[in-house]
Amino acid sequence: MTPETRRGYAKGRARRTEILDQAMALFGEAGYRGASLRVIATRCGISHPGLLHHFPTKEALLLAVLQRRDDVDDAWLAPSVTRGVEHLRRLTDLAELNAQRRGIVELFSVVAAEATSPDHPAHAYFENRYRTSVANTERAYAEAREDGALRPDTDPATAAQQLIALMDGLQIQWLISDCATDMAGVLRAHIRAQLTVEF
Amino acid sequence: MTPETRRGYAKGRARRTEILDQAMALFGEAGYRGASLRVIATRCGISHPGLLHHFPTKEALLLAVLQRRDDVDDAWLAPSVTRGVEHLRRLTDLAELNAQRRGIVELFSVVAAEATSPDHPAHAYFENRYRTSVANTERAYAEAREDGALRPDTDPATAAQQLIALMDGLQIQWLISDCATDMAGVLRAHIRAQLTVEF
DNA sequence: CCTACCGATCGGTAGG
DNA sequence: CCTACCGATCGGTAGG
Repeated sequence: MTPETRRGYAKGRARRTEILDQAMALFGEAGYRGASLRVIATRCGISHPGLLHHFPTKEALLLAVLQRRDDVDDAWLAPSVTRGVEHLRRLTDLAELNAQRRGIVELFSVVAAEATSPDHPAHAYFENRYRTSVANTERAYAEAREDGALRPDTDPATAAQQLIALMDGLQIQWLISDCATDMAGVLRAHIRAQLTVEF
Repeated sequence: MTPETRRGYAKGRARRTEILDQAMALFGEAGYRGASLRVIATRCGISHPGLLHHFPTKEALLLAVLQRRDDVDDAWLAPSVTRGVEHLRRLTDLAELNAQRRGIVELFSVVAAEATSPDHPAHAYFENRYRTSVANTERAYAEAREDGALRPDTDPATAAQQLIALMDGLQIQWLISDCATDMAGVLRAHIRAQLTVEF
């Protein structure tokens, strides 16, 4: 048996990864409701019952796509190892990185808006995601204050809501303007006005 | 013929208005792709071909819904009669008003995200809407600068992108958090940090 | 992983 | 404004 014809786990894992990549792209282009399992499956070169062999329902596929992105981004942000201004810097770096990944930006912008409906399958996911994002950011601002890096009139809780909202709103403008918005630059200007240190 | 049984233009106009109201609500709840003409028609007490008598296609209905909201909001913002800091105040007042109109906030948040796809029927509409919103806001900041109300390190073009992005991002957080976000308060805090005058 | 199928629903049209 | 219908497409299942 040559490596090329080898079957089993390795092949199954590769197929799963391909499905997740194609699903991420189509959920971003068309939203969860607008995307169809048949189109995703066709892009992977399989039938749609074939896709359902790997992910039992459309909802399970969406949650798997979101979860995979979270694993990657959580590793990048690593809230346990960065603190204060350093954490804010990571957020602007993430915006810069996202400007190279239109598919991911589309996915989160479109599905987050859909998921504001309480009966959307990803509603609980995004509720939790926003709560933890704002909380982590508030902690970073509070640490910046401890380090004497924050202007005294900047409130950490308000600043955290502002920064997360700004990132989301800039993504919409960036997508609508066909990538003509400098997301990271606008974010840095906002944060610079809140700090007493170089940024 | 009593007024109650009167037919004609007045009745047609009332029916159109009812359709636009129900369409706005459902487009906001489910998005454009997720909303169906049958559900909208049923909520108006008519059949879906009956609805298509008033609006020839689903796309025409969406554009009519968006256009009606623009007429109302443009009258409120009236860029020709407010300038500088006064215009920024109007924007925060609009956020306060929107906190009483969940349907409208849902409509614009959900459909704007959908419309980032170039083939979405409202893509051109939102492209134009963002361009003019940012341009009007930039003008307001520039006027504030002329009036000596702007901190010297605040750039009008960047500040305009920030403010529009902030409004959009806060609407998503407000919807996801079930109206627990103080949109107007967070906006005012942001603007206050950019001005040299009371706000 | 496939073919073949299910019931449901879609936007839009025919004809009145 | 209605009933009745069109072809297309949906998520999911049966059975292999």
